[in-house]
Amino acid sequence: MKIASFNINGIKARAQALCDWLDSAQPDVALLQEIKSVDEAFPRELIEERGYSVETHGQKSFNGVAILSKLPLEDVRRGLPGDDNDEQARWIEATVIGKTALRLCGLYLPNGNPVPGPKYDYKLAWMERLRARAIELLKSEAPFVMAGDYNIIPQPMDAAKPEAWEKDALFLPESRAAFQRITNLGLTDAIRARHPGAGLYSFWDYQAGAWQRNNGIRIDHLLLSPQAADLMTDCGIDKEIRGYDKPSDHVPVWAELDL
DNA sequence: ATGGTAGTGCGACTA
Repeated sequence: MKIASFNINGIKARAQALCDWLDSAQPDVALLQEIKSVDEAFPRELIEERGYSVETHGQKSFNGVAILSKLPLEDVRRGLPGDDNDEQARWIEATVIGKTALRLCGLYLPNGNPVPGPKYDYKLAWMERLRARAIELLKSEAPFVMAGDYNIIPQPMDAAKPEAWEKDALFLPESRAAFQRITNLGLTDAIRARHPGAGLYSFWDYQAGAWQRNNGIRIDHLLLSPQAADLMTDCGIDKEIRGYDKPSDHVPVWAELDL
């Protein structure tokens, strides 16, 4: 089962590029972030005619996540537990049924800039809720994947110019420590585990020729539970589509699991 | 310190 995560930065502007990628990459499951659309406006027919079922958790203009799956989805839940007043659409869960069941969590973690400020406080609080959800899921001892745009550069090797991010919410020590507290629960960063070297990125800013200069960062991650990590046979980053027409500023990251 | 680009949706915010 091929599971991908892709921050598309707006479904309206990305419908063509998304469909082209689905047709060529053929993921069984795609977890999307920043659909920037309400559920009713999401072009689900475009996706369904390619054999995917579609579950969205959208909002107007900002954020928004979705799950596309060629295999049946069950028990869909929207919203990260832990704050009833949080109205931002950043979390969706479902169980996909392959040879065995796999719990999918698609997430769009808050950016957190500027620092300091309420947006950074929200980011750190959201990460603590994410950690609590991971602890809950680990109790079941069933395989799960938490994948999406984490807005976290885990290590200096995950940025072409780490010095440029020193005061940024994506790279501050407190942000990286919060991410590490989550992985330290026993979750595997799929790309880091299988491709241990530097220079793998998932995001290149639209500005200042970042793509042309390969000034990238790795902020889109697939975190695998122990039972899911045991099933991983391959993983990668579809870097080339950043150079295609009307690209997102992110590219897909994916993992193949034997189930 | 600023501005550089892009998306949504038509002003201003987010990234």
